[in-house]
Amino acid sequence: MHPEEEAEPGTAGCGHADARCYTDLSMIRVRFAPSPTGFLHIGSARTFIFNWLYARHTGGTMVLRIDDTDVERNTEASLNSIFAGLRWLDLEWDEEYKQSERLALHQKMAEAIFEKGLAYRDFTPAQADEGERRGGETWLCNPGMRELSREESDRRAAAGEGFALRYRVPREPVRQIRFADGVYGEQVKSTADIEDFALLRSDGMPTYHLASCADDAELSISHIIRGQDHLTNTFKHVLIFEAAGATAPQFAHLPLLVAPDGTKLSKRRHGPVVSVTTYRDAGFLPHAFVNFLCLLGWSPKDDREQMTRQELVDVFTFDGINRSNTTVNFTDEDPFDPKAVWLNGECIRALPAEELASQLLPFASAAGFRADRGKMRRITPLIQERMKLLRDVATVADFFFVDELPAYDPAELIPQKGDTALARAVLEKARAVLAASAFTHDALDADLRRAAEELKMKAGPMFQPIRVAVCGRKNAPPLFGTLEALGKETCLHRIEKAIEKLR
RNA sequence: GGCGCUAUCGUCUAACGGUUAGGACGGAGCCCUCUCAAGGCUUAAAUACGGGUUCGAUUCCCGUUAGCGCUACCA
Repeated sequence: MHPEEEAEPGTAGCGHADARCYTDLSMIRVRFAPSPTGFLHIGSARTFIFNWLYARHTGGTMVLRIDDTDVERNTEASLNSIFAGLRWLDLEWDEEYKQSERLALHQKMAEAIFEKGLAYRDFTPAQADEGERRGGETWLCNPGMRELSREESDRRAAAGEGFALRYRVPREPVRQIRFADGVYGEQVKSTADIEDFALLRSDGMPTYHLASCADDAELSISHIIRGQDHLTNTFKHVLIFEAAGATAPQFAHLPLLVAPDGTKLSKRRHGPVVSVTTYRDAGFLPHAFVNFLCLLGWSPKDDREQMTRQELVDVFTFDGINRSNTTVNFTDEDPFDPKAVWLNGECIRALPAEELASQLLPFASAAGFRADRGKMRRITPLIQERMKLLRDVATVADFFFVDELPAYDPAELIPQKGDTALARAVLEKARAVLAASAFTHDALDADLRRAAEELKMKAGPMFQPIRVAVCGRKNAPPLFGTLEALGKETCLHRIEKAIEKLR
């Protein structure tokens, strides 16, 4: 996972001082920093993908950092789910870190900021500040704490009183904090509107803001690409970088993914459709999924929609990213965005049959079919263009695997403008013809068409009873290939059964 | 409440002052055809509203409205 030890870039320099190093493409370092508090969310997956694309586009480095400073909410299951999801996407990262292993660094930065007088101890009990904040004006800080003298503060700390460490947001005089966002452009906010946020919790653990900035600085992250929900947090981060004497990275915020009801996608409200593993388990191909996510909030600006991984890497830039939220289009009946499904169908059709067959195997056994490689290989060409998700194998190929066809309406056997007698005549003729056929696709084609002529019938009405007899339904893959794949014995048996049904 | 961001067909988007407002998915229709698919062709469908600026606004500015985000000792 970390192939390039020597990648330790620019030694001391890059994260600090020298802005020019950011224009050196080889120095570009981006990170994806999920917190293991839930399943891998499709919005997170998209953020990961955009980071990855930018890294690969620029020849930079992709860092994966697990932001696990929230001890209360972290779970092992979540961590596993995130890794499973990321591995499934099949987009490799270059370096990997765990924030919980870097606590000393965070403490050190907090300490340094405190020593500079840019942060202060807040002894207000954690729970006490619920009610007051709601009311009228913007809450900026807890009363009294910001003004505490260093002596008083040290005394209370030494006495063992608990405290959180807060950033002392400069407000005398008020300052305008600004940064240039790669997507949203110039951003400005007055410190009069930024509250004194926490750096350290009373248990000594760093908050997200601190840990994230400390690590971004230390890992020489050059570009932070993340969800737009962090856009306003970024002012705080700029402040932290400033206090720590580090140059802030470049920022690029991504428009949020929202549900059809307009709210941010969430597991609680919208269920499993927000989880990457749901797509995997339904039989999306990783690349189709990646391709789909790329089209949400980003465009190559030409009319291309289906793109290979390499094309995506080549064409990806920040100015293709738009600024408004994008809706993932799903419903209760249909949990997947139609465009994602369509793209997946396209990818399935583009797959070599051999490859598709092996992808299909696990889905076939999940459906309860006893499928071996050889059989699947024979069936695949017949169903390939009839499926959109890999799991469709269960509904589209069932009759290839069952011993006995499930019950079907005998009326289905009767062709349009025909009757029972005609259906029976067709099936009896088919029985005779098939019994004598060489049973290859081409032989079956010739034999059955000749049979139709002999019955003075057109192919359509002739083939329908046979198809239904053999597949148990009217809609199925092309007849000759299907018969061939099924084999003579099974076909004759099923036709026999169908004739019985017509008695 | 405060602060911020956003606003083009149902959905994803293109058009960085001048287009019959383009493409894709989905829908409808036709063709192909042994059914279903796939494929091909055709079609319906959008600039939130009100003011400016300009010879000319989807595009720039202001306001309204709506949506979203942040406002935690969550991330």
